[in-house]
Amino acid sequence: MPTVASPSPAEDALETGATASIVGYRLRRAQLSVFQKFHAVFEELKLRPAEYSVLVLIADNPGRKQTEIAEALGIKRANFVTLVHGLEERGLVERVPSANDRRANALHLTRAGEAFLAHARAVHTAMEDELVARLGGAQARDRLLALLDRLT
Amino acid sequence: MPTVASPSPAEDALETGATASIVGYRLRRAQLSVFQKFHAVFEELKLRPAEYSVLVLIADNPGRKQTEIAEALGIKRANFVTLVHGLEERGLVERVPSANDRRANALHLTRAGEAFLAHARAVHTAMEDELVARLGGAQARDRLLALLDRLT
DNA sequence: TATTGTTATACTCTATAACTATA
DNA sequence: TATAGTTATAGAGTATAACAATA
Repeated sequence: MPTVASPSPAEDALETGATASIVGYRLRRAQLSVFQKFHAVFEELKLRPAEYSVLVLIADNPGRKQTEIAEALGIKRANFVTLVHGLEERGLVERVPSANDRRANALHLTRAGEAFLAHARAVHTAMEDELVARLGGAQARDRLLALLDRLT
Repeated sequence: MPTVASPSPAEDALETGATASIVGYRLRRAQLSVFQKFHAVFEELKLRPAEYSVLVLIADNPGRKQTEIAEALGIKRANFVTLVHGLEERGLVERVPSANDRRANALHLTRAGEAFLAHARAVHTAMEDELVARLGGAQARDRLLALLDRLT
């Protein structure tokens, strides 16, 4: 008697035990899964994860310069230029030349940007609620975030 | 009296509370951090995360065809070609034409590949042990993996 | 007809160097 | 000299389409 029971066809599965126990590997798979969900949900809004985080950070820190926002999100300032440019072209973000430092651009949301973000935040909250439910509740979410913190 | 105490210079930090509570965002930062560590540790072995997982999977499932290994790791078979080709050129992997299906290549590690992987596994175990210690022990690691499973 | 490995190709994300205008 | 924003560019990683050989 080889195993307890294997009723289904089952083909012949691969031995994946060694990879399955790797923290980095499992972390990557979970992150890809969550981001795929994000892309599916935000397809209608044409908004990528990085763009959403930029809008949120500008809304919560109006008037900061590009370098500050970029650095806080781990985005190189060279790559941040294109990202902000796209948001500006869509009328969501304004680059206002700074009064005291004429090298810097102060970032603000436009009226349209604030309305758009309000909608995006609602969509995101619904997605996040679903994730938290899958995790088993708010406490489970907090335990996950605490564990992730130790890896960062 | 504005706040309880803020002795250090502190510049003026950004408000990041909204992004900090996003599961996907924290997941991505943690994954990037772990992968950066991987790259640093495996620089001397010239081995990327995907290549390491391929070697492990071939070692644990010798004789399987490319498509099977690629699919198990979520790698498109078109992209898998280049990856395996690199490992073959380094003398770590063999592509043996399958006896029963002449379309397929059966994958095996070479002698050199097995020796190399033994070393890589040791290096990886050391890295993993350090991660587990940071998490707070094996139980904490298992709790993390269980939570990540629910997101995948 | 379907599958295996392959090539070609394109798109995103990320990283570095170098320029300008200001400080 | 150093910093802010910018441009150009190159390298990964990933995605699809199409082909030849074989099933």
